[in-house]
Parts: sequence; structure tokens; C-alpha cells
Amino acid sequence: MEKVDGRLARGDQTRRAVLRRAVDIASVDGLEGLSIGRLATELGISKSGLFAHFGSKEELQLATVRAARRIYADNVVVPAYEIAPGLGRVWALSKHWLDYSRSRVFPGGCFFQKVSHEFSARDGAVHEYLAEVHREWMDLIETAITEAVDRGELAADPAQLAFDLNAYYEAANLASILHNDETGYDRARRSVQDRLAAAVVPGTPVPW
Amino acid sequence: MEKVDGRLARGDQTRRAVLRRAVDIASVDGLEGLSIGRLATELGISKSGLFAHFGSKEELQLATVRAARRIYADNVVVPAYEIAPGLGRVWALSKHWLDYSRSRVFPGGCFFQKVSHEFSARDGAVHEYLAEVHREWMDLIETAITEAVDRGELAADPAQLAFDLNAYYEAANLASILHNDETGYDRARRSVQDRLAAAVVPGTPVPW
DNA sequence: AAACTATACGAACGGTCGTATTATTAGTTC
DNA sequence: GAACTAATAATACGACCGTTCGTATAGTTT
Repeated sequence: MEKVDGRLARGDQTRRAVLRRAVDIASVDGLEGLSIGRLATELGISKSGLFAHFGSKEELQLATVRAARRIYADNVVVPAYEIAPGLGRVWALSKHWLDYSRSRVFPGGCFFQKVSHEFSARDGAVHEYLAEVHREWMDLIETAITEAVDRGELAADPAQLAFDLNAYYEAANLASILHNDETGYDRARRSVQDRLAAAVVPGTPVPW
Repeated sequence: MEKVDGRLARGDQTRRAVLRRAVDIASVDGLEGLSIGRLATELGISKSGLFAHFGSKEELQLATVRAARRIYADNVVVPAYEIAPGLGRVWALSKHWLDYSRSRVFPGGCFFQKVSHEFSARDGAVHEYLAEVHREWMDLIETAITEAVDRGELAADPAQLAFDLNAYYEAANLASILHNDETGYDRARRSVQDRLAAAVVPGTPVPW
């Protein structure tokens, strides 16, 4: 895809521009609301030219999810992984997730919440990929918690605590978009902190 | 709507049949995936005849949400309100919500999760009604918790605890549909129980 | 310069969408 | 049974859907 000198081939520039717009549209109107004609019109290119890059609607949807996953990783996972393993990283994950949602990295809130619900009860490649991303994400939280447990900083069931934390993220995200109101983030932050505080092994320095 | 003798006018029978099917479709494919032509075909009636009952797509969507709200109330709220106010009712709410999701009262899982996300970032009457239903539901949980606090059975911040409980419900619902796996319900149940147990005033009999 | 590939274009396809208008049927009332 | 009303159907409309096609242009390779 990428040339040796770092420049992008003409086609890849287009593809990149398409996907950047596609993730924004899909975060608001879903992957079905993302129509090829609309996307082409908004970008000022031809529908057929755009279509040729993907070959099918489903391929466009999959490429859009992959692009969103990259953005998600850059905004949530990467910054949290700059913190050393342990309680600090668990806290950083929570903080960056809530910031990612609150700052509307995607205009419709968390891209994955939106489209995971959209495809939750269908079948097909998009559903399967979204299920995989969800599992990957839950595993990532659980791993971060396990690291803290292994270091003697937390005493908790990692899978159960991961379930709780993720539930707070999602509830805050939905409440904030549905009511255009940020109080959900404060509640989520407090619940995260309460759960972690209750699990902290005495003597462990606390990151908040 | 209803005749004095309890029978339904011909038109209301149709309307009822349409909405019963509509909520099922929408819980799987959303309120936009719910198309008038498809609905008519599945019911074996004419598109124009069906359309005449509602006058617009948006009216059909609103009527569908109202119908779903009734079903939701019958399956979650009413049974919980048969339990006396207090901790028992809070626990009953959680139990009936998880049963409602698990038993697929709507084939796509919780109708409101689905369509609330679908319309979360749009505007219009459907969004506003869904936001109102969400607030109504959160208030209902909070009220049930407040009743338990007032009776000296729980010591907790009602709004915060309501946020937590609802977050567990929603997370379990999504996980179960996305992965076709019921373990999320067990996690939710355990987290609900842990939160309530931690807030129970000593000496209070416990409903689980 | 010639040959080839990558990229984009406009036009058109069959289908489905929501909606409007007009007709037909079934039920009720006199 | 005629008149009237409510409910359903038939038909059609323009807009948009995803997709395919043939073609034109730009870039690269030989």
C-alpha cells in the first residue's frame, strides 16, 4: 500500500479520505445509513469511482470498521499502554476511554457501541468482526487488571471487574449522546474509582 | 379505540397485529430497517392499507416504540411492582430485567437498547421520545432504590447505584446478543448482588 | 513512443424506499 | 336493501439504493 518514499499512491489517498468520512457518518447513522451515494456526494467524487475501491457494500463496511478500530486504538489503547502495567494502566484505560467518548473522536459517540448494537442481531462478516473486536477489547481490559493483580496492587476477579468497568463506559456514552449531557461521565468515573478503590491492596499508591 | 363490549374494531385488530410484528422486526433490524413494504409483505396485507393506519414512517416508528414500551412495562415493571417497596423490589427489578433480555421477549434482545443507540445521535420526535423513555426508566430504578433507602434497608446514593445497575443490564444484553452466549447475565447478576450486598444495612433480610 | 495499469468518471440497471391518489370492499345504520 | 362510513387494496410516483458497464485520463513500465 505504501510507497517506499512514504507518499501514498493516488488511490490510497482517496481510500483514506473515504474511510475518514465513513467512520464519522457511521458513528451517527450506522453502517447501513452509510450509503455509497451519500458518501460520494459529500466527498465530491463519483459513486462508481468510490465503489470501485471496495467492490461491495459489505467490504466498505468492513473497511470502515477496521479504520475505526485504528482510530480507537490510537486514542484509547496506545495512550494507556504508555503507562506501566498495573493499577495505573487500568486507571488510564478508563480515563482515556471516557475522554475518547466525551471528546467525540467520532461525532456520534463511541463508534463501536453504535455499530455493535446495529449488527448485534444480524449475521454476516460485519457482525463477526464486531464480535471479535468486542472480545478483543474485553480481553484487553481483563489483561490490564490481571497485571495489576499479579503485581499485588489489586485484589479482584479480573473478568468480573472488566465487565463492570466496561459497563460503566458504555452506559456513560449512551446517556451522554441520548441526553446531550455530560453527567454520565462523572457517574462512570466515580463508579470506576469506587470499584478500583474497593479492590486496591492497602499500601498501593493510587493514581487518581 | 376499544368498543364497550371489549371486541376490537376491525382497524384496531390490524393495527395491533402490525405493531406486534413491528417491534420484533425493529428489535433485530432497527426502526429504519423496519420498512413498510417488508412489514406488509410479512403480514400478507397491502402496503397502502398498512400505511393508511399511520400516515407516515415516523408515526409508525413512534407507534412501534409506544407498543414496545407497553410490552416492556408488562414484562419488567409490573412484576417488580408486585413486590413491596424496598430492597426486594430493587432486586426484583434486576431479576426481571435480566429475564426479559435473556428470554428474548424481543427477538433482538432489549428493544430499547437497540433503537436508543440507533437514534442516539439523530434528532427528531423518535429521538426525543426514546430519551424520555430512558429518563423515565432511570428514574424508576432510582425511585425503587430511594424507597429502600428510606426504609433503612440500603445505604447508598440512589442515582449512582441506579447508574451502576442499569449499566450491568445493558452490558449483559449486548454481550449476550453479540456473542450468543449467556455468561454476561451471570456476571450482571453477580455485580448487581455485590453492589446491593455492599449497600445493605446490617440486619436487613436479603432477597437472594 | 508504445504498452500497460491504476484510478476515476457518467450513465444506466433492477429494486426498494416512503408517500399520494384513486378505487374497492366490508360493516354499520337507517 | 340503500346510504354512508371505515378499512383495505390497487396503482403510480419520484428518489435513492447497491451494482455493473463502458470509457476516459493519468502514471508507470518497457
